[in-house]
Amino acid sequence: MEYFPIGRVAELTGISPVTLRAWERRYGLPVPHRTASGHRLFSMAEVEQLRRVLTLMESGYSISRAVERIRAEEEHGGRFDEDEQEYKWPTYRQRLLEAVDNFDTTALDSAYNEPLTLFPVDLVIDEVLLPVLEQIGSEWEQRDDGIAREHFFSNYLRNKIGTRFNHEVQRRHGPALILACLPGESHELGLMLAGLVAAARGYRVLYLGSNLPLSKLQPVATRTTPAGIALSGTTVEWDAKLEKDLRDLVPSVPSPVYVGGDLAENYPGPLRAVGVFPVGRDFREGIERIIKDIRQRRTAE
Amino acid sequence: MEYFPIGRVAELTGISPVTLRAWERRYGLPVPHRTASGHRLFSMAEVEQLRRVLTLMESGYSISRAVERIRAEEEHGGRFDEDEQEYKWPTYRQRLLEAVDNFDTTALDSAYNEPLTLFPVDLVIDEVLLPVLEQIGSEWEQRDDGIAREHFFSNYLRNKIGTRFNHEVQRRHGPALILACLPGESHELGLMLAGLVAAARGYRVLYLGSNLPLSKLQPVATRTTPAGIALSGTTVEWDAKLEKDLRDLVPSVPSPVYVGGDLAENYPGPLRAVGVFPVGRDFREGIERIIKDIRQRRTAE
DNA sequence: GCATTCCTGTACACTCCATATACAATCTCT
DNA sequence: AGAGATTGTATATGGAGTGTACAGGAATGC
Repeated sequence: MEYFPIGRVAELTGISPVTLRAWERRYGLPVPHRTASGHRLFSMAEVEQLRRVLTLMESGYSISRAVERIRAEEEHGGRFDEDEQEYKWPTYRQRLLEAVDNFDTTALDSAYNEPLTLFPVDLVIDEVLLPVLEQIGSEWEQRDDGIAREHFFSNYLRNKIGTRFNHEVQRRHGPALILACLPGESHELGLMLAGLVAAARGYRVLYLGSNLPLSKLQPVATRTTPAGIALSGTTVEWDAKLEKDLRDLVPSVPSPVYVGGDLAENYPGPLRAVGVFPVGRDFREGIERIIKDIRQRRTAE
Repeated sequence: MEYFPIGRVAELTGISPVTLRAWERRYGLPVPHRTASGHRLFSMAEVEQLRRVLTLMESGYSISRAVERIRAEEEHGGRFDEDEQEYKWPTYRQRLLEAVDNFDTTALDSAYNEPLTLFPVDLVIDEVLLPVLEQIGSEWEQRDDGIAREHFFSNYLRNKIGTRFNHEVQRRHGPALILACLPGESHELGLMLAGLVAAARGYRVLYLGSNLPLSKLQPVATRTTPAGIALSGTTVEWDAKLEKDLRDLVPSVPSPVYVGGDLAENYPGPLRAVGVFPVGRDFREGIERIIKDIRQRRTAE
């Protein structure tokens, strides 16, 4: 079992040692072991716990309330031991896959809900939903029902995520963010997830989905003057048409244009050349980078 | 359960903390919980209530009136004067359209929610949502932001309907019904609404959405042996490819194939010729006909 | 051995929130 | 039009929440 001194934990979490001590004193949140001489030794689990606090705080919780919430989760039997966790994820994935194989919505529903009652959404998305989606996506041409499986699952997920979307509180103020798929892109899930994160961070998300010609973004952007325009492309390829469309788009809108997904991963150079910011493949990383960039522009002004 | 401190509520609603406190003092409208130290903690329901106040105020009510009104609504179960109703539908439609024009999700949300708190979904769908959708759809080429408007609204609606979809209990038993768009069709809303009705009638809905090649339906149908396969087409045109695809599909699956939407309205003859049942343009009428037909087949067996 | 890291405890700064009262602008009603 | 109610906001004062700084001392590690 690994232990970390307070300074290392500070590095790992970005929380200063002083603050960590204050938290322990005031909220007793992580009460780490001590050496015989009194130095704190944090376990990995405690670091995870701190990370969880951070994500809660990102989504608007104050520390005290975040601590309360974590306490409640522990109470509710929700928190996890490290080793149990590792063992469970494949099981969840397996059950999801089976449900999809049988096109069984009921089974799908319970396989989806169970991990969510135990773990926070972010974790479930990363450990269960995305891997399954990826696997199903990768098998789509090897099986005769591949495409149907993929449609079935992604429509299901889309509804589920849409529900969360509605639940995410709408803000009247706060910067707007336009989200849309690149033309020809039909995989919306990453984009929706990114939207979810952005909404949780206080952005007014303006979700336009797929099949919107890029030229049509201009009127929307001039009317709403968003803080950014985020486009997603995973199956689309870089070609002359796309290049021209983007090159036309950038100067016509008053906001920076970001592109995420495989396209951003594979063609960062050409994207930059037309004035677009590539932000990587992963939706979470992508949206983080966008938020950071927007924040920088803000302060730069 | 989630709670928000007063500052956050101010952000969420656009009402200043001072005013919020004044309202509580003067009208006792939201009387939020308090922490041990006396800080207010607003529940989500209270935030909703505040939003309702805002929408009332937007339509001319003063606060005191708005509060009275909300009190009255709570009193007798949110009922309305019957005669006001007729007059209200255009107003709701108008407000929805305005919200879409401004790409204002918050306004959209209140314009969407308000009629739903007063009238049953079916009515709201028929009187408000579909007319607005139709109007936006019909204007898509006359305005430069037409397509964007349409995307914005239909993605919003899709999430909302998706939520209801999830809510509709999934049944393990009961006949299955496969729903999908015809190839090239990207308008899913009618199909989703049809799915909603079918689910409410006890069908196990297997929703596959758009962009599924018809040939890929065969493996799904043989695995699940649904009571019917319902396809939707509103913008697609009848052509040789579609004719061939359908002609191939019908004998390959163990279930009757139905087609709804404009395509069914405009080409009932050719559809019948390839063994498909056209069920009309309107989603509600369509799903009724499908259910009726399935029932007849059942009893015929 | 000496720089670094960590310990405890107290204090401070800055923000957010609470109550209470006052005030000015607007509405309402006679 | 003018009295009175309505309503958003301003001010004053104090407490709560939270990050950080500082002092004096001990442990750690090369």
